[in-house]
Amino acid sequence: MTGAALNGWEAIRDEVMRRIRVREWGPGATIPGEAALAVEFGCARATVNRALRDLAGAGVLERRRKAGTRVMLHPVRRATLEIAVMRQEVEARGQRYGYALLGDRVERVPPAVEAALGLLPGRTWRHLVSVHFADSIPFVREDRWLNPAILGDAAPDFGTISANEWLVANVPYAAGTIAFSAVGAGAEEALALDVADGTALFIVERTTWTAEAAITSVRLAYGPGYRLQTTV
Amino acid sequence: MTGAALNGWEAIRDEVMRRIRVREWGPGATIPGEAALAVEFGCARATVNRALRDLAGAGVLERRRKAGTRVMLHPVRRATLEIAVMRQEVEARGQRYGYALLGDRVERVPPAVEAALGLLPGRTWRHLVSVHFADSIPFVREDRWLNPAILGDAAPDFGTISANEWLVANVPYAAGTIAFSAVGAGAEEALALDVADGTALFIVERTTWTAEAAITSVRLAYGPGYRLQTTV
DNA sequence: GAGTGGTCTAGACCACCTC
DNA sequence: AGGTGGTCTAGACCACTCT
Repeated sequence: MTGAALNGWEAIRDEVMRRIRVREWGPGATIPGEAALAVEFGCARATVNRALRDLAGAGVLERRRKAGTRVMLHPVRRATLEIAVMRQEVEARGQRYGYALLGDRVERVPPAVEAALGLLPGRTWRHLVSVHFADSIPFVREDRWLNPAILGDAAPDFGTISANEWLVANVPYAAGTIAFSAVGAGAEEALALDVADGTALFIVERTTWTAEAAITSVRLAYGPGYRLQTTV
Repeated sequence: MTGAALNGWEAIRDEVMRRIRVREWGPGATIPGEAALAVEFGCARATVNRALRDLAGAGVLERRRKAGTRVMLHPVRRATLEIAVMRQEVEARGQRYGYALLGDRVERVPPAVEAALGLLPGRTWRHLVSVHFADSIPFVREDRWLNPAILGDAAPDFGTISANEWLVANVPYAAGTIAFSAVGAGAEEALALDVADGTALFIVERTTWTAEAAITSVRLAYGPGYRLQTTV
């Protein structure tokens, strides 16, 4: 109808997006198949596929074989967070990074951590407590449980290098879960971060596994004023 | 060398991932070009491209024309958060959703919100304050500033439908920023959520624009115990 | 069973960037 | 200037799932 062929899969993605926005294809509607769109846009089906797959990944479209491609009823926003190493996070803010180890003992894993890691009861793991500084100000208190098995023969000095960095360098690309919440500072956290008891802290809890075994569970308590920001 | 051709781009992605994990290709190293890998894996270059592009999107590889493909020095973790409509979030927890409008006035936009939205000083916007309930328990207090221009002729009754849902249905697919933090409950928040002053609250601040204009800025204060969870 | 998206191929051209 | 990834094509087969 309209005429000119679109150039490149991004142009096709934008055109599809436009039609959704102006309700030419309303929420829940099934849009034409890839073959039909390829004809209309004057391109190969693979190019249409690339564009639609991108929009599906963004949560705008829902695609199912045989059923076709539909506009999502409730457009789900997907925000991507980039989780960097603590040192990078501090230095990216233009501040000097510092690190101190507060505790390093082999202890029985508490039930709450056992549950998060899916461990059998009664294991003893390495328990590390440390503080990360930004310009000499406490930035994060880190409370980590570490599977001693993954250390193997290596004997890193966690007084010098943070477990965070050692893990990234030696056990990279592991999978896991991550959770964000807010809690009032407990006694230990208040002490480590130099704030009053009950101060609202931003909490990040991460648990990671390799295919074979649980690796670590860590609770990061960020000092007051911390914001985790991204674009949608 | 090894022999058997790999089947499918996911198998290739996994094989590349394996070589990175076992340090066959260490951090910062340049891996063979697409053409070479296509020969080795016994597939078309496009298939290798698909696999490598996926890993680049995951933050494992870095790709530049002419320079080639390199293993990222610091593997950046990318976590994807799905931001749903409040009603869905509550109902997904198996609880009954409720909503109450506490305030609805046209007021001068405060400086902090002006800054977040990039507005010129002195505008008057719609200011909506509401509470979302889960099983009759206050779940979130919502404090929203809304550009009156985008309402147009529409006159939604924000006493019945939350601004959240109205916006998703009528001004979908806008871009914006999102930030997470933790603060102690102020007087208004404590009252709305039925908690003590200073209770640690999980805060989500979102600001959204269309290509043409700023739409809305909202601050969501979640009640105690809220966790935002995802996988990496 | 049939129609849809998912993927692969072999070849080609191009944009970009490093050398 | 040349090599690399980025993309497109035309065709094909496959996997899934709705009817």
